[in-house]
Amino acid sequence: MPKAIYQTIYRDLKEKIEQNEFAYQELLPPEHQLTKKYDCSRNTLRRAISCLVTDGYVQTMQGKGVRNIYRPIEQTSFTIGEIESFRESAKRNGLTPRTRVLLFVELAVSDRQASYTGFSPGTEVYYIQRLHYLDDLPLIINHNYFLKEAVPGLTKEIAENSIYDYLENTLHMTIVNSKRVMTVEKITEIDEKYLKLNVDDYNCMAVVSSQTYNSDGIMFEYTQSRHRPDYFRFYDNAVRR
Amino acid sequence: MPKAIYQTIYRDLKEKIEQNEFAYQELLPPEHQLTKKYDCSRNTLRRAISCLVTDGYVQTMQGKGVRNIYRPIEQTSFTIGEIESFRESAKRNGLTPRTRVLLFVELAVSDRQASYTGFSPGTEVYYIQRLHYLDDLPLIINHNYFLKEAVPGLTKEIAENSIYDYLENTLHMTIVNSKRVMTVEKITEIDEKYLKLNVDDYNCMAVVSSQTYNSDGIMFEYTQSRHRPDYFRFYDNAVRR
DNA sequence: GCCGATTTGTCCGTATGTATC
DNA sequence: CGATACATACGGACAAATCGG
Repeated sequence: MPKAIYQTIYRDLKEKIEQNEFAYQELLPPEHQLTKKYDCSRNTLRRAISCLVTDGYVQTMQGKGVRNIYRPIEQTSFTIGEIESFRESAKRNGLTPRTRVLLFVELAVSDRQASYTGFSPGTEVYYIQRLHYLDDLPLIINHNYFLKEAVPGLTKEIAENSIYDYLENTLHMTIVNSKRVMTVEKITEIDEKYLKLNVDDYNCMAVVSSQTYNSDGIMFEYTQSRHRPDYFRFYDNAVRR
Repeated sequence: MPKAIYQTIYRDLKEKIEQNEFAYQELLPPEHQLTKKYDCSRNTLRRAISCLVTDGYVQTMQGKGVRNIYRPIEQTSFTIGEIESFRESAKRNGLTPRTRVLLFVELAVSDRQASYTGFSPGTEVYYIQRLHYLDDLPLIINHNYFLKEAVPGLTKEIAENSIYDYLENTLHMTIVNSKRVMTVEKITEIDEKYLKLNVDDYNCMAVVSSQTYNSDGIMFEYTQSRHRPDYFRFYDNAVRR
């Protein structure tokens, strides 16, 4: 898949850093050495480095060099600051995912739903409620709204497996970006029931609302993810510009 | 401050988008037109556009154009996915910030503190507890650990105002990036006392832990921010690469 | 379906500026 | 001061995707 040269270099360097080929705080070889090694132009190499900066893996310092500031994240994390489906996250952490579909309906977006989903009122969508388990522990309840026009042929069976797998491999849709808002909200009766939460223990939970766009610039999904608070971790790296 | 051409273009386009010079879903003028308008090379313009993509303002589509996908965010938000000090966020939202220093001490990092701060045991730091108000409402308790070596001369008086203002304008330090983890945790007695929270209402809160690096690639700050759950909102835009 | 025009994506080489050592 | 290293910018070439005729 990584056709572009800069992406190949980016992945190679990323892997090397993850496998501790450079110590924490150590400088990477200077640009001119790496351009020789990868037999590419300076621009191309710099583009790869720039991706690593965005990931929080390295820090560039004018006149000094490129410093490795990567630290492995804890094992327990399964929700991180990238676009990744539930199954992908699970797999990456060596855990067994399971998905139960609680509700699968088709509906037209109401005025109230329009106000928080970002879809126009009347838009035809699939509305799906799903419960995600990790190693048989119910962790997340997802409320998905998929634009019917952009995601035709969605079924309950697909929803039980990976919707993203269907989108990318069957419909050949490309997911481009996702705007997310994280908040903390009171748990509802539904949360309590399905996530087996005890109000005396935790009475609120982490909620991630996201609007996702495909390569046509169309928002095809609105999702509200409600996470068990004791298992929720969200990673992020912010870069000052 | 925006000396670089690409940054000037980036800010100009960003402002135009925020002020609705382009409708949601509308295409921006093609590259060759914009390079003429800004009298710059194609690469420079593309760099500016790329920043807007990272911000989630636009979406580029090969063969089609650059689509505006910007939507204004709600007023209530004061915590977003950028590096921004408390006072900066407050100002941006037209609110009055106030800071109360609860504790200001110098200490050597213990083994236990080392495990979550990322500082080595024995490192000399300032440990500061601060309570942040917005329009006289206590919203956030911060536990700051500043590397003494990198932030010399910190005082309680500075902590009562803006530490970041001191870092940038007096010490001339440049903040580069910040790795953050968001979690949901039980509220403690300290939280309850200072944020005037009622356990029957909310018994947990949003916690943002961050490690911040300066332009020397040195982690000079670890901070745990504990947010009143009902006022916490965290924005993020993820881009698939 | 083909073809050409348009538009963005990738890559290169080079020049100059700026910060560090 | 010179050498080294990253930052910015330009211009050109070709590839890939899209769209209209």
